[in-house]
Amino acid sequence: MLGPMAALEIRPEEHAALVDGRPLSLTVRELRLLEALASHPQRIMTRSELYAEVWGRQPRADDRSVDVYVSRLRAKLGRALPRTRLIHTHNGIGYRFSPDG
Amino acid sequence: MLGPMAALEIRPEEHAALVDGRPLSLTVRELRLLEALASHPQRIMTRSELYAEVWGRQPRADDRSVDVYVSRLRAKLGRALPRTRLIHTHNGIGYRFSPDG
DNA sequence: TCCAGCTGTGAAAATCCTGTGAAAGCAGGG
DNA sequence: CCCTGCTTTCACAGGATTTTCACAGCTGGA
Repeated sequence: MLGPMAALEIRPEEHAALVDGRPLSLTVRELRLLEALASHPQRIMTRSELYAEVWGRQPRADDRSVDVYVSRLRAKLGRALPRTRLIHTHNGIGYRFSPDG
Repeated sequence: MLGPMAALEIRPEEHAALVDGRPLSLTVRELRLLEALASHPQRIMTRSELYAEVWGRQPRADDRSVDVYVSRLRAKLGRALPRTRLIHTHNGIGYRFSPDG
């Protein structure tokens, strides 16, 4: 039973992220980034940490892949969950996932 | 469940200052200033001391950066912890951090 | 082969941070 | 009260960082 705040559900073993029971159309990278973020709720994660979890290696010094995928994720999450911001930017550090927006 | 005295938690290694488990949106400078203040609780610190700890060098003679950032910090702390004043002014000297308001 | 979608990169556009000067506000002494 | 000096806050410009777009290479299926 989901509360009103728990609209997003992630099922890694099913390769799916659901909003109100409906799967989002996420690519593999997008889903794995979302998993990485959501598995450490309220924790500020650096780009290196996120990159390491998703790509399995250290990023180039000036790599911006994480930013680009965060942007793509936000676009899809934003369409499914308007007026809810789940991924927060921490300038100069990285990103943070907050389950309740 | 946190007691009323344990509302603010600082985790330098995670680049975070938490109130009730939720990170404040502090900039890097703001967080470092808070760390500098909080690492010497109840001690009156001069602007020079604070500036040296945060900026890593001596301030200009008439530098007011510390005051400005204290003001910004207070604004964000005040929103997260109303009716609690953690940073106290000591006129003509500097500032003092008091963990219990 | 052709097509559609995924991926990573460079770079432009948008946004945020930082430090400064200055105005406004406050505190204490006399 | 009234000064005076100190503190607080605002506004802004320059710089730094993030967000977004466009594209080229790649892959897998039709």
